[in-house]
Amino acid sequence: MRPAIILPVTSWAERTSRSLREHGYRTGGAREAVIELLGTEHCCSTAQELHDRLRQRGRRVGLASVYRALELLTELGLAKRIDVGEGTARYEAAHLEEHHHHVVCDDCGRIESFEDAPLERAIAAIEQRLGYAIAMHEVVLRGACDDCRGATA
Amino acid sequence: MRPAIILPVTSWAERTSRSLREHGYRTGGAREAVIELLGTEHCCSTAQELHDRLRQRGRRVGLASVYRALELLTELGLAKRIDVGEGTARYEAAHLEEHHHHVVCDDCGRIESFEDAPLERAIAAIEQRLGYAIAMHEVVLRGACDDCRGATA
DNA sequence: GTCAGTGCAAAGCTTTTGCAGCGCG
DNA sequence: CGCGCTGCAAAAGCTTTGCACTGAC
Repeated sequence: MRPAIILPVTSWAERTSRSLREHGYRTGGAREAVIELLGTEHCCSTAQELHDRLRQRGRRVGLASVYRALELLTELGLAKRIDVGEGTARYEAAHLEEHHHHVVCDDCGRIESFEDAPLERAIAAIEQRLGYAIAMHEVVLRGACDDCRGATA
Repeated sequence: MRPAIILPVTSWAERTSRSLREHGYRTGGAREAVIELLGTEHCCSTAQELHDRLRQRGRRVGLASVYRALELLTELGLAKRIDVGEGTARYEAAHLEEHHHHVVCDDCGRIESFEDAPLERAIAAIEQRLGYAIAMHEVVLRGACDDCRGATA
């Protein structure tokens, strides 16, 4: 029998929670609930969406606490703040294994993610060239998705 | 010897103004003042900044009119709305001859622009690949600029 | 003369801040 | 058993909307 492939045992939520504990932050409250939820999300969400989803699950959390948790996670690099041009910030877990960007449909507002190695290489080269110590980058494409392209006149 | 490059005789402001007239919009009011100012700006500005600059020049314009002008120009593709993650939208003229992106310093907030052909090629390739009719794209790099990198601990 | 365009004020959003109480460590 | 974290409410931005009036066509 073959030995099992060793997958990362810890999820993003577990790692994040542990990281906070190690930084001296307390656990057990609203922040933990936000982390747990964020770890299960498939795409970037707004603070309001996260708040609503937590309430639906019966977890009574203040919207301000959601914002405070997201601010902290973003500061520590554990989550990413994304701005796709709606005038509302979106947030998602900063997974170690994965790095992606977003496409937004201007008609229906749908947001999808994509990965692209050549794009990352081009950005890495720019970072070399500019006199900046680049900490992060964000690419947003906007247009009409397949569905809307067919449907629209 | 290379033939001289033919430069556009008309400025962005002139072209934009004419384009609006051709679309049946009236001229002469606050919108014209916004267009004229936007045509002279070197980097993307917020609605508030444009409003302040107009007032400084003695042009009494309502902030709402600045927003309305920017909304219209953006809709018609004559200006671009840019979101560098400050929570405030920025706008700039959509020049025909030039296409650039932005680097933001997280420390001092300075915003600079850069052009990069390989980056554009990578994005063009992605557009082919995804099932989207991409109308526009935006790249924002964030980090510490030369000055702040030296100054910060 | 009409009615698009405008300035002002008020409303609508998202996000931040103040504060008293609760509960983790 | 202190003080970090929380929920609520209020405040602080940015942006949009309502409305009466002005001026371009």
